[in-house]
Amino acid sequence: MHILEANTRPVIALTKHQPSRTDFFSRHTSNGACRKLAARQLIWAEGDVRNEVCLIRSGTVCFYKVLMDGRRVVTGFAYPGDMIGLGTGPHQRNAEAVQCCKLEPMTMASFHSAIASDTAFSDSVQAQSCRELAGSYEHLMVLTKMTASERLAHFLTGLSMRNRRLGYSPNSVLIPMRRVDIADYLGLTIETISRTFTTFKTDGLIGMEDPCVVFLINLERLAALARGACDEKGRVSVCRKIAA
Amino acid sequence: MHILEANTRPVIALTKHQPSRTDFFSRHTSNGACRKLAARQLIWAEGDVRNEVCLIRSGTVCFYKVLMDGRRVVTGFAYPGDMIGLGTGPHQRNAEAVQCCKLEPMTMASFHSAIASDTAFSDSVQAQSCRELAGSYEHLMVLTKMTASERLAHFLTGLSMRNRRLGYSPNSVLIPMRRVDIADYLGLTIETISRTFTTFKTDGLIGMEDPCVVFLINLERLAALARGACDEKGRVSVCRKIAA
DNA sequence: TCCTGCAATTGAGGCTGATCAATTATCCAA
DNA sequence: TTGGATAATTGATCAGCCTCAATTGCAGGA
Repeated sequence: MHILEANTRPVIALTKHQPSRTDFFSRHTSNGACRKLAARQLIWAEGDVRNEVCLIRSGTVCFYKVLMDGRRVVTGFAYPGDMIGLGTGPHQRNAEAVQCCKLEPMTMASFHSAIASDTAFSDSVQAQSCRELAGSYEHLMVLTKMTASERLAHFLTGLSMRNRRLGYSPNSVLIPMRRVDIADYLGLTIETISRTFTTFKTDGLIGMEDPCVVFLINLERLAALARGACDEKGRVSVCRKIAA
Repeated sequence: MHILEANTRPVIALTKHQPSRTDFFSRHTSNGACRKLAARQLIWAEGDVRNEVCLIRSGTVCFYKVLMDGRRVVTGFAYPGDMIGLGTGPHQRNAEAVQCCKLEPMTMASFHSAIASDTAFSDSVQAQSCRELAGSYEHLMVLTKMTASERLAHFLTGLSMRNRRLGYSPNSVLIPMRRVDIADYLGLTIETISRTFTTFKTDGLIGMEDPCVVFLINLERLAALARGACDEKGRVSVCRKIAA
C-alpha cells in the first residue's frame, strides 16, 4: 500500500489485492481510466458546478473552506477507495490534492444511471454519505470539546483504525498531509501540533523518525485520550470527572 | 409569528399567512394532524430507528450528541417550516424540543412515495439537505477559527437573516433556547456567552431587556464581526490583517 | 557550490476563554 | 409566604493555546 515518493511524502494507494474495493465503481466508468494530479493541485473550488464524481485510486484529498481574511478550515480528508464529489448543487468546499493523486472520474450522467440501475453501487454511495455525515458530527465534537492532545490523539487513532479496517497494521500510520493541514483540520496552529507530537513522543505514546511516519507505541492510551477519557499522563482528567 | 408563553420563553410559530410554506408537506400527511411536545422533551435519540419525518409548525428543536463523560455538543437547531428527520439509517443525534413544539409527522412510507411522485416536495427536501450540509461546514468554520464575539455575532445575525427571509424585521431576534444550548452550540461556556452578551450591550451593538429578546442595534457591525472582518470595537483586527 | 523557499521544530510571553464561586431573579409547589 | 430548583449574571483567577520570533533541515534552481 505504501510507496515513498521522491518528495518524501508517503503516497497511499490501493493495491491490486483489493479489486473488490473499486469494482463497484469502475463498472460504470470508461475502463477505469485515471486522471493524475500533482501535489497541491486544486481539484475543484467552492461554488464550482458539480460535474463528476471521482474514486480516489491513490493519494490523499483535502477539503477546505477559506474565510475572506485568509483563515482556512479543513473540513475533511479523503483516501484511496473513497468517492469524492457526492452531493447535489454546486460544490460546497474546495478540494485539493494533498500529494500526487490518481482519480478515476465518472460523469454525473453515468453516476445517476448507475445509482438507478446498480443496487451495489447505490448502497456504496449511501454508505459513504452516512459515514461522512456521522464523521462531520464527530468532528464537531472534537472541535468544540477536546483539548489539543485529545484532538491529535483522535486524528492519529482515526488513521490507525482505517489501517485496521483495510487489513494493515494499526500500530503505525503514514501522515501524507502537512502540519498546516492537520492544524486547520483540528482547529489548532502548526506550533501546537508540533509541540503535541513532541510531548506524545517524550511520553512514550508514539515514535517518530520523520514527520510523515508515526509509530503508535501505546495505542490504548491514545485511544483513551481520543475518547476524552484521560489526559496525556494516563490519569483520568479532573474536569472530565466532574462533568460525568 | 411571535407568541409569548407563560414560561417567558418566546415560542416561534408559522402564521396562517404563510400557507405556501407548509402545503408542500401537508399534502402527504393525515390532514396536517400535529403532535404536541412539552419543553425539553426528547423527540428521538441517537441510534433510534428513523421512522418518520416531521415538519415543525411551531417551537424550536435542538440536535445534540453527548460524550461518555457527559460533555454535550449541540450540532444545530431547527425552526418552524424546517423538516427534521431527513437522512438514512438510524438517527445520528438526539433531537429535543427546546420549548413546547407542534410537529406534523409523516411516515417514511409516505415520505418515500412523496419523493417519488411530487417534484415540488423532493425539491424542497433536496434544498433543505443542501442548506444543512452547507450549514455544517459553516459551523465547522465558526468553531475552529472564530473568537467568542465572532461566534455569538454569527449566531445572532443568523437568526436575524432568518427573520429577513421570512419577511420579519431583521433588527430584533427572539432567543428561544437557553444559554447552555447556545454555549454547547458555539463551543463556549454559559459564562462566556453571558459576558459576551454584556459587552455587546455596553458597546451598543445590541439591546436586551430580558435574556430572550435581543435588539440588533448595529446590525452592520455585528455582520462584519460574524464574517470575521473586525473586532468588537469596530477596528479591523490585527491578527486578521496579517493572515489576509 | 550557494542561495532561496518551504516545512517543521522550539522557545518566550501574552491573551482569550475556562473554571470556580457567589449573587440575583423567576417560577412553582408546599 | 416560604423554600427549592432553575437560569442568568458577574467577579477573580488560572491555564491552555496562540502569537511572535528564531533556528534547523531539506529540496530544487541558478
